[in-house]
Amino acid sequence: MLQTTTAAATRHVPMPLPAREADAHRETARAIGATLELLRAHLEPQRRLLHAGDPVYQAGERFQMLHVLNAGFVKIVNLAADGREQVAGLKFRGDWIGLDGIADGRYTCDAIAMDTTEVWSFRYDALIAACAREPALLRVLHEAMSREIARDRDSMMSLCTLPADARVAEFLRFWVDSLARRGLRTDQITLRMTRAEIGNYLGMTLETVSRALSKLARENVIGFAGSARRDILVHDAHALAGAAQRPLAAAAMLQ
Amino acid sequence: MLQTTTAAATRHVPMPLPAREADAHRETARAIGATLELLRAHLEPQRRLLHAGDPVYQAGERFQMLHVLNAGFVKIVNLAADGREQVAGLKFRGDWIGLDGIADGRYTCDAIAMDTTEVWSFRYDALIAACAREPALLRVLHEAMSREIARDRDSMMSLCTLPADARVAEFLRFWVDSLARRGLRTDQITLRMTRAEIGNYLGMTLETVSRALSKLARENVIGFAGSARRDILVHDAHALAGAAQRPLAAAAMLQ
DNA sequence: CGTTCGATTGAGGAAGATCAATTAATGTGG
DNA sequence: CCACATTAATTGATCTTCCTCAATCGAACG
Repeated sequence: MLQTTTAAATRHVPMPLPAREADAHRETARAIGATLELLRAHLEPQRRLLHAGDPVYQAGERFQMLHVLNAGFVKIVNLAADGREQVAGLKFRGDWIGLDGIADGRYTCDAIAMDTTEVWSFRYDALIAACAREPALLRVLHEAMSREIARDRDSMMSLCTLPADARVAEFLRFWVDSLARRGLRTDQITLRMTRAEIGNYLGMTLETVSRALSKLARENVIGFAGSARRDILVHDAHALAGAAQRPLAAAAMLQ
Repeated sequence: MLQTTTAAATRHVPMPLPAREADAHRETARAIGATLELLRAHLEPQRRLLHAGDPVYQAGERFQMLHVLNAGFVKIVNLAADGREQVAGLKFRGDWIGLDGIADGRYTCDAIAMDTTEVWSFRYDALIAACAREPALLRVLHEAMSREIARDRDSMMSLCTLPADARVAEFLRFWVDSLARRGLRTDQITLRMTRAEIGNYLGMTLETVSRALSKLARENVIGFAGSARRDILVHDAHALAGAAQRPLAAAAMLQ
């Protein structure tokens, strides 16, 4: 089997109290602001305003630019040669997009705005040149790439080890957390994806997403605002995190 | 089901010419050699020889070094706070590991040798300093990170859109392709993972992996060498790719 | 030479997919 | 402003895939 004990023990930090959590959120917001400021100071970002459905870039397009979101939401859509496609990531303010294009000089996925969105774009070569003058720029770029790698692994783990209900809860938790870190309101969130898109992202059908959301609402973890059921009331973010891990807790009970 | 027809159909899909494919493989092998040479020329890699089961690094450990495989095989094992763990990646000669640690100054996963393995390790700060003197170094680093991001997305897509049998075929195809690109033999490969580990990596149980392999053997796409069924004979790598996409072809037929 | 571990295979069950019907919301053209 | 078409979401019924549980077998190892 896989050896679990040592690393799990050493890795984990003392309990994150709510205050701690709020600190972490403030710190993230500060870091995002600082990064954007740094970029603005050393490069001339080309600013673009996009509307829901507009592509930032598309798969196959020649890679020249990297992009950072200054506002809005973007989905990353991966497509296979045979036509399968999947929402492979969600991006928020401060996130970098287009990093996948560096390797082969072409973007390997679509990046689509999910709402009114402002992106700052830089030529990759100009960025590298600027990094030579300002090492802090290189640090933030590497941090962004590193974070994306770590994040993708966590997504894979959710897909592989959590049952459908928990994946939906985890998805909401991630969305809420992403908003909180950017200082946006989280008591009521607007999902900018259809049930079908959420299902595609989470590896399940739209019916399963719908049932999972209904169940969370029945358990009063979330609620629906308005009759268009895209606006979701998050009564208790911690309950969401709990719902995401409930099946694990249940499994542990049986030991 | 309708195997015989679809299998035959997928087999004669107009493949990128074998010659093309061989070119791509040679190019990859050349690039890996060049990267290792570049690293050796500009840094003093600390070489380490590891044996199966030895960690290159572990989750939670302080990040200081990046590592490149010069020989052998490494698995990346991600672990969640609640104890879930998953094989999240497989690494071969020329691959970089530890990139996930840059963001927060700590590794977020374990990297474990799956066989006798030689890793070259560099201090991250020394590497960055060297990049300033030699831009080609920065290029290969960025390319490695970019490739990993793109690759992880493809893995996610396999997990989400392919049924179990196809995921196993795709896993073997990936392994064979990785070996081919490094100039290693691919007619017979030794899986360095138990069925349980493969299943963990692919998001299924060990029994499902076993059944999928048996089925591929029954269809003569693969064979078993020796009675310890870890050595696998790959009769036709293209047939493997076909098996990975068969379910899609079948679905398209029904339209 | 027994013990343990990994792999295979079968039988039964459960999670989630598929199919289908209904409702609500949104948009369109008259 | 209203009939009408279209799209999204919900919910139920059924079916399939894959998981769970269990038995067996071979190989490796002390």
